[in-house]
Amino acid sequence: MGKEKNISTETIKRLIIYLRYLDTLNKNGIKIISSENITSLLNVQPSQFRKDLSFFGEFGKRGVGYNVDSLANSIRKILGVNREIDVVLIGVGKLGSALIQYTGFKKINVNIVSCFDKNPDKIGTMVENIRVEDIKNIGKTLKRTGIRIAILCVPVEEAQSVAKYIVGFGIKGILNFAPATLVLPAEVNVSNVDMASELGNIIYYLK
Amino acid sequence: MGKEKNISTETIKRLIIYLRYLDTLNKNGIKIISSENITSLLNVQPSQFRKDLSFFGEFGKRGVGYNVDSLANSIRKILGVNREIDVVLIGVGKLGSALIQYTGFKKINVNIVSCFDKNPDKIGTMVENIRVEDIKNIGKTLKRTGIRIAILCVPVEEAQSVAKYIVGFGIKGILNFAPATLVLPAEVNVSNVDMASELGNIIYYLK
DNA sequence: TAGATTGTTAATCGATTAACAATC
DNA sequence: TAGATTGTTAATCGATTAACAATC
Repeated sequence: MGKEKNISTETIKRLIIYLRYLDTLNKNGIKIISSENITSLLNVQPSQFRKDLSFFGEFGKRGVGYNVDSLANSIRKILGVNREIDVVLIGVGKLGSALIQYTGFKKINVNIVSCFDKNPDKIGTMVENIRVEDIKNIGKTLKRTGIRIAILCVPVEEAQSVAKYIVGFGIKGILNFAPATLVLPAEVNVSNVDMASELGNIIYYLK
Repeated sequence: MGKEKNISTETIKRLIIYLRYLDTLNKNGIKIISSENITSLLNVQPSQFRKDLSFFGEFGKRGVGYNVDSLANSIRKILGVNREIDVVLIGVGKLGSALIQYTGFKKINVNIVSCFDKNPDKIGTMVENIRVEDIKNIGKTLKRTGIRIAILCVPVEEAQSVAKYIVGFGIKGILNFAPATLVLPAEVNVSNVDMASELGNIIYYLK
């Protein structure tokens, strides 16, 4: 896996949604599920579900359905979250601190193992179980650990410069919480979590 | 405005991105901008920009471009953020507390004016300038204020039941931070901020 | 007027959905 | 075998992009 071409981000996002639901089903002792049943509460068409999976192989049994446990494991492998993944976090403000303890990342096997800030008052303090380090030392950490993913929670004015800085040290994927469009080399993967934009959507459609 | 049909959420999200950039241009004293220049740093095609605006009217001058200040105001009106909008927040954990002080909401004229929790230890405490209230009293607040938008930051196990509960008191739009697909009446607008899913995307495409 | 840039139409592209043969 | 449900193809739908006439 990992060689598939032209898979849309929509498909990948849905895979994560399927995975979460499969994990819930698993906990509830459900062994087999059909595309119709798994999608009925997820705002997804059964054919969409089958199509999404079809990009990666065959996972069901005709006339029967899908084995909940083994499909979950297959999706984990497809996404690359079947093993633990270490990431760093930059910008230990209130939002950054909240994310360090956010359990949703751990549920997909992602661990925030280091965090960085430029504020001397914060450097050296502890957040959850990790020590806030000086952003100036991030290069060393990235080199030593090989980490290539960063969660960026710095103020919007600094987002572009910090992003450029960490990409210089080998970061290849950024989860960006700053409401800014980062300008970076094409090979760097950026996902924007734009909370105000989502709220703006709600406001617009409410009228 | 507000009567346009079939405007995609993609268009609305881009409008917010345009608006932010226009505000920055405005601060920098730039008066006029072309579709080519405004989109050059935003990963958007100039024709996409013009198309997005065309759903709502004509805002530019041929051969010249767009007046930065007046286009910003037009977009604010289109989105409905030209006036202050009050919302409530439910679930005052670390993430909820961080969102109460998040400046990105204020920048689009959205104010979190009340917050609620079910934990007796939290009820009565202050977060930024607002008092944590008992979720049982949310009906009164919503009735008194007419607020119809809620930011939902409760644990994933409770998201569905709390969402249903507040919809019963007139909530029509929910910004949902819980990694769960809420099942609600069709007229309720839900936007999901799914941080783990965005991170999952980065992990997938990194391979 | 000549040059520039909009607003809009038409073409393209890609994603979703429906339909059904394959097969458990 | 008959019934059920997958995997996949083809049809539909919608969003993006290119092109250009309109016009400042």
